[in-house]
Amino acid sequence: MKANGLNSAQLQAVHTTQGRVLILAGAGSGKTSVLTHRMAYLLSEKQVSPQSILGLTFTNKAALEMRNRVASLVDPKIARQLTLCTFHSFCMQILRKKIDCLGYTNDFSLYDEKDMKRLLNQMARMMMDHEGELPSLQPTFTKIAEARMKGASSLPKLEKPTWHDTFAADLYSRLNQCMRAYNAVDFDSLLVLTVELFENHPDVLGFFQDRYEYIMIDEYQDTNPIQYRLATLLAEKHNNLCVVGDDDQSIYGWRGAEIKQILHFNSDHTIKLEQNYRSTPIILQAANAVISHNKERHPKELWSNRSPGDLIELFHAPSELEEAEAVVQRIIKLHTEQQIPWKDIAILYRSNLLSRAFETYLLNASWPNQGQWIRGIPYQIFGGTELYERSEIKDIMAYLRSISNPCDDEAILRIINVPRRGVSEQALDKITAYNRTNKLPLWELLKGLQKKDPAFTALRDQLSERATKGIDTFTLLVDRYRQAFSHSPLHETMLALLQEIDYKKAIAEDVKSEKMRLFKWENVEQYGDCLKRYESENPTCSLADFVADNLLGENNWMHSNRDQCENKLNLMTFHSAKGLEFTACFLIGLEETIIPHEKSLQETGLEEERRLMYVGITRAKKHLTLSMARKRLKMGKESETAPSRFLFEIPKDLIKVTSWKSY
DNA sequence: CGTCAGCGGGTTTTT
DNA sequence: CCCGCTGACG
Repeated sequence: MKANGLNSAQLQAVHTTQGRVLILAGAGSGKTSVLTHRMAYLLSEKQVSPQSILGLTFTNKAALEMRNRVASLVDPKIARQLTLCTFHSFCMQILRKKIDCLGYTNDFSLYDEKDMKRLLNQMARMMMDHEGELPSLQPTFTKIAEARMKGASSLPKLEKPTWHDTFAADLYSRLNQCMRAYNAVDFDSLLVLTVELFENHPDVLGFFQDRYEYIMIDEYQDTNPIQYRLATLLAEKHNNLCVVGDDDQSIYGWRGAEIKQILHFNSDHTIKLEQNYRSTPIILQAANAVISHNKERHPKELWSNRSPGDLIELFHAPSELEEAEAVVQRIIKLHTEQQIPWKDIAILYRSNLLSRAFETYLLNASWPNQGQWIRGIPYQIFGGTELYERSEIKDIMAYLRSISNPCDDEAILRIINVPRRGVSEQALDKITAYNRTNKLPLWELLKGLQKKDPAFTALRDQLSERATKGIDTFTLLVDRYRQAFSHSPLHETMLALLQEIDYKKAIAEDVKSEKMRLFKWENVEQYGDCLKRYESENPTCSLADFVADNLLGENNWMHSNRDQCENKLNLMTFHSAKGLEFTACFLIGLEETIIPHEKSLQETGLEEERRLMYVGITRAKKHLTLSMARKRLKMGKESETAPSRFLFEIPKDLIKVTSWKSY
């Protein structure tokens, strides 16, 4: 980045180690450099032990990158001893050891959003079945999601609660009971429970407070109140808390992040990094101009000492098809005339829907290469489903969860009939209805049925022959594999399990197309390989660790290829582009109702949309092209569009308006 | 018990 | 338009 180390603001940020430090790091201002140099400085100049430093990030990618960069500055052996991980995996590590203080057991399951949604749906259905009429659950789910993000233990009591309010409050309290009964935790409660642990067990908190003399938080603009609470608790003793972030890039408000935390951080020292090493001054001026319309921000202005660079290109295509054509033709031109590799070019958009037109066009576009015409441009779309989000993998994970955590009813319910064992939805309803009065863990009940325990004859009589047989097969299977997994290598045992349940056949019965079957089975095999590697890298790990780490993204080899390693054109949302940079960026679909999105037109929502636009603009190093279409298909219907209001916030003299077909 | 059609709903997604 | 879920049939 810089030939000779750091600029003066960056050095100041590195050397200000004591007290509460706020580093406002503008886009492309060398934030990661500063953080890593700061750690290296503490280690080598201040003789701080690596055990005493805690670095918290939002993504594994960021944590990994930081560790590697620290390793290039100091002895890699020392870099390895830093605690440098995501908030979630930090909490996971603590809870795996200490969650028993809170009435869970250490083999607790981790639920992702889909698991939670399934569970909520299930519970809501059970609660409503007297009433008959099914009102939409969406408002209820929204309320609950908000409460979870805030870590509230119950929903607020309102003066005049609507039916939804009462229902949501009831559902929420039951959900919390249920999670406890299932010995399960979700992403948000990983953080909430850790705070609870610290607040109720001063000895545990004291241990960590003593240990971490220096705490650093990356992407501070994206922290939520629970994360703030966690950091505050940890830093209480030594009071060396350094937070780094950019309020102008706070784009996860809808996920519970609170920009006011970085706006009102009570700091002893505030350092602004405004020199930008990424983009041309023209691009920076546009970015500055747009973001200056926001009120909720620390005043900042990015600058660069490079030469001004090209004007920003703007064009208006008649329709989305022509917009795609125009963008792709310009990309081909950049690639062939300026030798910009595909991987250094990105198409960015507000919403995933917008990638469609481009995909079809990219498949058919022809481009010249060494005197030949080649059909199709290599591209990759970011933000596809991860391996562990696919239903076939979730099935396997549910098996592993049922085995490692006997209370995990959610997991049992998911796979008790996968592959088909004749345990129908109806049979399960009978069981849960029966269990409503008894409140036994599902596993105990199934086990009782299987053992022909007289206490359950009444229930057993209600079930079909087929169902009881299926249940018996299932419980015996799980019992056997609990044994097997605790004695033998995990990977081999999992293969045996897959073999025994004949999951390949289960896929075949479930999926029509041959291609899809193959794809799904390949995923399952890949998951098997993941376990093999995981096991060899963490010899003492448990099954529960493996499954939870899948969800936490701890195993970077689980991610297919979300990195820019291959030479492919990149397509992604503004959100996914945060933190990345490209020589050339095309921001498409810059229209009202898309960006700003129609659902975010209230003032605070609007400012976040503007920040999103700002993030998009600041991804570009040299070339920035903005585009829109006059007509666009909207939910099947064609409608007229209007240019995004943000375009009018860019000074005219920075823009060159072109005709869409002038390529 | 499993399949298919009809319907409602449809930003963004670090973990 | 395209998806996922629900509910009525075979």
